[in-house]
Amino acid sequence: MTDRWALAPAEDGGAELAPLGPDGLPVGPVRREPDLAEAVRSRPEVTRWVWRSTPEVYPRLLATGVRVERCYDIEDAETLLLGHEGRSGEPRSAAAALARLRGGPVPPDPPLRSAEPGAQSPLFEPQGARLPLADLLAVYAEQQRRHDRAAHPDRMRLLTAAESAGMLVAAEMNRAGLPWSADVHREVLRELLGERYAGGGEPRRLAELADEVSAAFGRRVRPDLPADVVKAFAQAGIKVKSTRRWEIESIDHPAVKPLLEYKKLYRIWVAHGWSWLQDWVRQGRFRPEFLAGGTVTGRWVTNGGGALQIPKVIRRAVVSDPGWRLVVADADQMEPRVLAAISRDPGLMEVAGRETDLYQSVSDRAFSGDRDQAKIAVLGAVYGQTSGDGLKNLAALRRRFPAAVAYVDEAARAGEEGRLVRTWLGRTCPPAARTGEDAAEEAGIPSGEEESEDRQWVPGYASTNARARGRFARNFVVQGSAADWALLMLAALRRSCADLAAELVFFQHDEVMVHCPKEEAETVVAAIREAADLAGRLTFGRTPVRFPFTTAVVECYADAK
DNA sequence: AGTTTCGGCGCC
DNA sequence: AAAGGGCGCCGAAACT
Repeated sequence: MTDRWALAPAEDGGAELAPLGPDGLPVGPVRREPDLAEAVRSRPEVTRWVWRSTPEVYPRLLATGVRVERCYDIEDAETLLLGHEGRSGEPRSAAAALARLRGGPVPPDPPLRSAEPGAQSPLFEPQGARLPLADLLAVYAEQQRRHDRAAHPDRMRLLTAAESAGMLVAAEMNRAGLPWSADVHREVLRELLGERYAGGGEPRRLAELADEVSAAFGRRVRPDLPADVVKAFAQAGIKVKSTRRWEIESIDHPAVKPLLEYKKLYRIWVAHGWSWLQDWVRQGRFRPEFLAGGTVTGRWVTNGGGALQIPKVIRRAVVSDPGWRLVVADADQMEPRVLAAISRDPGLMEVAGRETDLYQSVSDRAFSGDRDQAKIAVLGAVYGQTSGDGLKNLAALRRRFPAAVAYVDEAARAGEEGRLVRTWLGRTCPPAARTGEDAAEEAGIPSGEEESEDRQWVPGYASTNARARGRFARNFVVQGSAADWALLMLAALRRSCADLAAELVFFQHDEVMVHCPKEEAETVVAAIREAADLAGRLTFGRTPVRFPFTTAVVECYADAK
């Protein structure tokens, strides 16, 4: 008996299937069955399904109530393998992979679709061309060999498996939806924005604030038009380059207060207002389209609905079903803990081995107890801050945690020089395409960029490209390795929930939400803790680093913080 | 008239 | 005090 099978859906709703051996090669003939979902349902002993595309297959299985334990997504693996091999620009469809294998013309990838509001299932549609199972098997076998040639084959195998698991989670979340009370949402909108006026214009509160802004300037000003606001400030004798919050808020002018309030509420109105509710909430569920591995760093994205940017005030509308609860879990200081694990810095690992506030521990060691300074320094190191207090504090950080800072510094250097940069599991940051300016610099033609540490940051100045790539790479190793860990955490949590009525309903980088009967809540809380520990061991091996979560069992998302 | 980019801001 | 990383979304502005 074998636990791994390959599967390819056919045009007519049927499927081709083949059992695979431990080496990934078929150990039996390809068989043809008339019903895709039934073919899977009737083989509960299969623990991993190998298929071209999870978005192509899995929603159709879920629609008939069939879940699978694990899968291997060939096109997702192709993307990760190409990236790892430094070939991220090449087409990643299975058809393209086959063409490379057989030496034919390589078809370009089809363009990505964007989501339609309120789209009915299936939320995903097939993106690439189908392949006969025999061809898929050839691509799969070659991918197995490519894993063997990776820098760390075992980690690369873990990465493709983890991201395939993530795609299962995403598909299941897309099907479940996030419990959402339209009534509460409307209440919140009314409290914040006031009544709506007929005709779709601004609601009352926004109209009032716009009037206050105009009164303060002594002429009609539309606060939603940056150009208008800049002009109005200029006429009042105040020069501003933009209307960004941080630039406006320090200005002493009566228009500032209503203007900032307007911008805050305007944002709610346009991005999460009544039309959003109309578009995205159906039958008590918000159904965004989660996409695992949608970014180069491995973070997820959502397609439509802005699910990863739900404003805090709107979270009041996320309410569990009667008799159910939301278990909301937030990883504590994930980035510095990940930095400790990937850099193996002894001091930082020691600090990250505690479950207590990491920034406080860092500040006790390097910043004489000033937690804010410690946090700024750590985040500055991770994000590549180039000036200000973060840079000053970086020196203190470097003295106490030299290996950690050296790790991100080396990533930044590699990024600047156009070398490949990888996460712990082997997800790879593509080297940026060289610009003409890069070539000019290499040829010795000065581009105006000084190497001094205290040089001015010039927004939009093209010769900062190399520096920008350095910052990207610096952040990539931390953010991306965190994404590696998060995928394994989700996979483990998903397996625990499989035995319960509990459903994963939301995931946002370092935060996960489970909707479950209230009797299961404590079981889920424990499962999250175990999943975090297991993910830490699987991802980073034996380190003292812990990954604690702050967990809340609530009926309303807004009560979790 | 339709499509792309920009400015600003929400989340992490 | 200064303005670092990743995203998505919206309307307006800037284009074809």
